[in-house]
Amino acid sequence: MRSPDQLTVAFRNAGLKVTPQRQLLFRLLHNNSAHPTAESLFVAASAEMPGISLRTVYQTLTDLTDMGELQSIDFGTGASHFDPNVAHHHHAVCDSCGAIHDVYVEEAPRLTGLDGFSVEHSHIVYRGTCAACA
Amino acid sequence: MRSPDQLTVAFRNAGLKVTPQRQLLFRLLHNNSAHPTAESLFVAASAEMPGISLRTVYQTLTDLTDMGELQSIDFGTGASHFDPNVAHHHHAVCDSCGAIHDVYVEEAPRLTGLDGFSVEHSHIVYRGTCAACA
DNA sequence: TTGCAAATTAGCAATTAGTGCAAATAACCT
DNA sequence: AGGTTATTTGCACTAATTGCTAATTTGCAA
Ligand SMILES: [Mn+2]
Ligand SMILES: [Mn+2]
Ligand SMILES: [Zn+2]
Ligand SMILES: [Zn+2]
Repeated sequence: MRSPDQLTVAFRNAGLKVTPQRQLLFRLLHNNSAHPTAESLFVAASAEMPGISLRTVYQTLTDLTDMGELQSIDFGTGASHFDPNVAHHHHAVCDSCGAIHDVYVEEAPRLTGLDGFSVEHSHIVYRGTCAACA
Repeated sequence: MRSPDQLTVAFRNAGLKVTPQRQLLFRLLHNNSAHPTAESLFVAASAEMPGISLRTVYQTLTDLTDMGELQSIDFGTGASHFDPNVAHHHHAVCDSCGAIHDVYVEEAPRLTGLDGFSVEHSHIVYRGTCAACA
């Protein structure tokens, strides 16, 4: 995801307006590697801007995702997680504390034995126990 | 997942009762490689046993999962998918028709660069277009 | 076989995550 | 500064799943 300043420009160029709510979320998401949920962002945003609505958080997350600034990932934990890192990468999820870490591997194994399936994308999820929990 | 007959024994051994509803689901799941959802199983079950309740389908799926006969997988499609193949394997999901295929790869890439994270399990999801849809 | 305790079913309420809608408000172009 | 258009917000609503419980069924035991 680009910086708050760059997003400000990008939003205006797209005919979207730049509100204090959106600027706050730009800041909360920029360089955020925690893979937050809408709810956790809502809590963080509410601390700085009491009264911001959860609906607005969802709306802005959808906008950013549609613009390709954010990716939404479902780890089967109930809620979707949002990731400002839109480069191709994988994830390690701690079964104990729920922490999600970015993982870079050279290449996912080639798909064999499924004749005719053309792979467009692959995502590896590692599960186990993180260093802090061990 | 074991055969309906073996499951019948296993359920009784576990102090669980074997009802017609459960036997039907044993049959519908045995050798089922479609990765069905609770809802799709409910539809299939209803065809053979009108009046069976969705609640019972969920309950039996939970029981089978708890017993390790089934695994529940979330592909981010809204509903959980159930897989009677509990061997370690991966999946290819068609973005066009939603079909889910089993995939066997020699080994997922070792996790490097995350010091101290001990991997217990890894799951690769390939997304793309299946042969039938191409 | 029959009886009975314990488990199951099924219906409905409740929950969680997220979306649809519309009135009030705010951004920003001129 | 004014007006058009987008945004915010609250609330109702959906989808998937779980909680609760009365009525029913299973399966051991007499
Ligand atoms: Mn990530
Ligand atoms: Mn499978
Ligand atoms: Zn941890
Ligand atoms: Zn397909």
